[in-house]
Amino acid sequence: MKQCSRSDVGIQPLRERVKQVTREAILAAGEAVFSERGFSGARVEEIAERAGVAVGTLYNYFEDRRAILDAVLDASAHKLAARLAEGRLPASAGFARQLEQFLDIAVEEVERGVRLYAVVLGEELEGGRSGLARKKGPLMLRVVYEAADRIVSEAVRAGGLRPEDAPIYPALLVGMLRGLLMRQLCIDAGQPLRSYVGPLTRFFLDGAARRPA
Amino acid sequence: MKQCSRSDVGIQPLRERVKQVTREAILAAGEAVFSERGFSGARVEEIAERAGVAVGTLYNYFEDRRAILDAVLDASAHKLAARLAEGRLPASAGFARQLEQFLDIAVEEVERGVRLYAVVLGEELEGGRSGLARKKGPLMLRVVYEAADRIVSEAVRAGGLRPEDAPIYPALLVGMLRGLLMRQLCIDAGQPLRSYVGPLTRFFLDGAARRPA
Amino acid sequence: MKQCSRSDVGIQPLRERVKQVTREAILAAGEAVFSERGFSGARVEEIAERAGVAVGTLYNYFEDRRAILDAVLDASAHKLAARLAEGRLPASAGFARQLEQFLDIAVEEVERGVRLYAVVLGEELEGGRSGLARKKGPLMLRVVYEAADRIVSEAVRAGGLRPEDAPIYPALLVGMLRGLLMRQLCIDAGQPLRSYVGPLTRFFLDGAARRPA
Amino acid sequence: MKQCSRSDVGIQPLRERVKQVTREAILAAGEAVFSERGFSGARVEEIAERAGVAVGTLYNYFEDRRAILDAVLDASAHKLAARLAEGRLPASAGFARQLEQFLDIAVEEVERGVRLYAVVLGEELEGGRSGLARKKGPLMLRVVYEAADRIVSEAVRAGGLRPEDAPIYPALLVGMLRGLLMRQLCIDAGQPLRSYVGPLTRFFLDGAARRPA
DNA sequence: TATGAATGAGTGTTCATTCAT
DNA sequence: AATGAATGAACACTCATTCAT
Repeated sequence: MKQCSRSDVGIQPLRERVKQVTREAILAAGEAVFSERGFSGARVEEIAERAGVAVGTLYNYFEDRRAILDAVLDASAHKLAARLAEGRLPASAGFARQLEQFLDIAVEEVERGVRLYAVVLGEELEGGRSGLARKKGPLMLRVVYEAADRIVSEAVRAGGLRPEDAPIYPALLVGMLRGLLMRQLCIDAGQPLRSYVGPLTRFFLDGAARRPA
Repeated sequence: MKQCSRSDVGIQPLRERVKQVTREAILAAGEAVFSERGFSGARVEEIAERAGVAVGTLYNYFEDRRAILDAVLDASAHKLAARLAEGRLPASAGFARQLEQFLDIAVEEVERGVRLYAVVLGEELEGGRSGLARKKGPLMLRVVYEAADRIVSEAVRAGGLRPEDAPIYPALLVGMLRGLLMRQLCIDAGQPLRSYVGPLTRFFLDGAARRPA
Repeated sequence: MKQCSRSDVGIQPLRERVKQVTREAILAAGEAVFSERGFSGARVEEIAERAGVAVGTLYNYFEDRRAILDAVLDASAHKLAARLAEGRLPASAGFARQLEQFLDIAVEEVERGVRLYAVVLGEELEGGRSGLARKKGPLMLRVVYEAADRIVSEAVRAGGLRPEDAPIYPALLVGMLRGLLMRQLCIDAGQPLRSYVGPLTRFFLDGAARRPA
Repeated sequence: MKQCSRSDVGIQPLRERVKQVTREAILAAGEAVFSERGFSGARVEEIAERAGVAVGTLYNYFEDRRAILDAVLDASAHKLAARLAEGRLPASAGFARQLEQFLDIAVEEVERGVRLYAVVLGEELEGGRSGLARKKGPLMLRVVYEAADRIVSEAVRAGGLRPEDAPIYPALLVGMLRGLLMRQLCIDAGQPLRSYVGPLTRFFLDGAARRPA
């Protein structure tokens, strides 16, 4: 039925590539709209519009609106994981530098995508009427936790950190980051988050107590 | 605020009290429903049902659904403020004890009302389609921040804390709390939050670094 | 809260009566629209329009579109049952007269409501994607069958009809009616159905009547 | 209808045959799906799937979804007509045997294809929003009517049947068949339809037969 | 000619808000 | 002031049809 000439290898992949592009356009539009409006405020029509496709097309790629959010979160989490993995410094760099690097990346990612992050943590925690997607929100969180855990564990093993509270260090780190973010958003939008990376590292290592010289 | 002429004592106040009771019933129902369903999932009909009034009655007390949420958050924030104020220890008790007390209360409040808290931070951050109530969410946050700030500032002045990072201490404290909460909810529901108050205090004061004996 | 004066007995019933009227308006509109368009062609908007209510109102009275059809069919079946019951002649009138009477009523009812009848038998038989309402269609049918069965059984007992085929007499009667109806609708819309009542009775009797040896 | 020049014999006919096969696959799939789902429930995608072609292909063979139904009904009617014609017994066999034969075939056909039959009578009668195909449904009916009419007319002319009611005999016959079918489907799924052919013939004959004084 | 992704009008249903009683 | 039925705008989702490849 079809000529299986050389061009064939180029033909099918073309459709596939087009589909891939479309899918990505939808995801990008979805990320934007969910970020701006939250889940319940995001109308499929707007997502379609921004993606440059018809509403029906969305449903050729995703089961329903929720599935788009899931996919968006999935993609974000994977991107974040990759970012953290590739930026990781070797233990030989020292824990402080590793931590700073981690915080730098995390801050950067968190600034991009706060809203989406809020959607995840807010709407997901809600549970909503539908218990759906109670897995995707955490994925992103888990990614950060695990990255934090890796460098923390290493440092604990190397003897640089007190081991007693080690299990909660990742939670504390991520929590502090989020605390700073919330502060910036709700209380005082003073300086950029990244300017706090230094103090945060110092605080993490040494605490707040003034020590006698 | 109200004229309390003698003849009113028994009459007007009765009506007032009835109204007050109704209002509180609505707020209680609202808190419950918003907590369970999130903002967008909360149907006025359910709020009315739980409050034991007709839907129309809600609108005699509040402008719209949003206003109920605002009032609920307001009330929660005020309750929290009162709780923190009355539980506050004098500086003479020492910073560590003050901090522990603060964390105890905060933990307790946070455990009661996580969902509502999530609604605040999630849905509120969203902004939603209507930019409404972008002020109420933070109120609760600000209450905690200010309480934290009071004891922290005191300690800084007293020389117990390093002053360089003082402005972010409240954010870090609240953030860490939330970090532990998220950890419990999404990662590992191990022990009750309150068991972390001790480690948290220690961490805050001394950091994570193992110090040479 | 309310004065329980005499007027009270008139007040609550008023609302009830209004609701009843509304409900009936919806049913009437539903019957009309389902008859004209069939189930799948019936848009709720049109039903609402014809009933003189808003779309939302339909949903205050019925679960969904299907439930309206169910209620319509139910009402029709009950009306038909009542009609057949009240028109029933005593055995003393003789089987032929009883049968004629039955056919007269059945023909009349069938002419009113053919389309609805078609909806029932057509759409219901389909089974459709949703197995819903597989009970309502038959109800109407059963009503006719049972009415036919009553007079037939009586006549069998009285010795006027051959008993061998008695179990299928109701089905044959109803089937023949429908056959005539279909003929009129699809083949030849000649004379009114009622003109066939006489021939039909004769046909049935001479076929089923036990003949003297 | 087709040019069959020698050179075409091997070439054009091939294409033609392929097209024919495809067309028949679509019709078969259409019959199945329409039978199972009814007209409105039948999705073109499913028809295409079952036919083993792409949706677009359907539209190369048929104007639209409706046209597929029309063609399916047409084919069914023609098949039925052929079946009835080839099974027809000569008058010399006697009317009773002719009638039984007719009923046997009709029963068999009706059992195969009840659902489709229901679609025809139900959905078609509806008229639907679009007055389309108000002709196809009856075709099938007319086929049966005409077959019945042929043997009945013959018998009337031969003096075996009372002529007064002759015009409605076909309708009564077909109606009774359908009555039994409905009984089996909705009331009591007792015995197979074919077991009623005998009683039905007897009933018809003893009713319609002119009896010797 | 076959394909199957894109299209977008159409529709059932929800639910915050209103208002007559 | 309380009620709760009526309202109707809004919206997710479907699916017959089209058309570029």
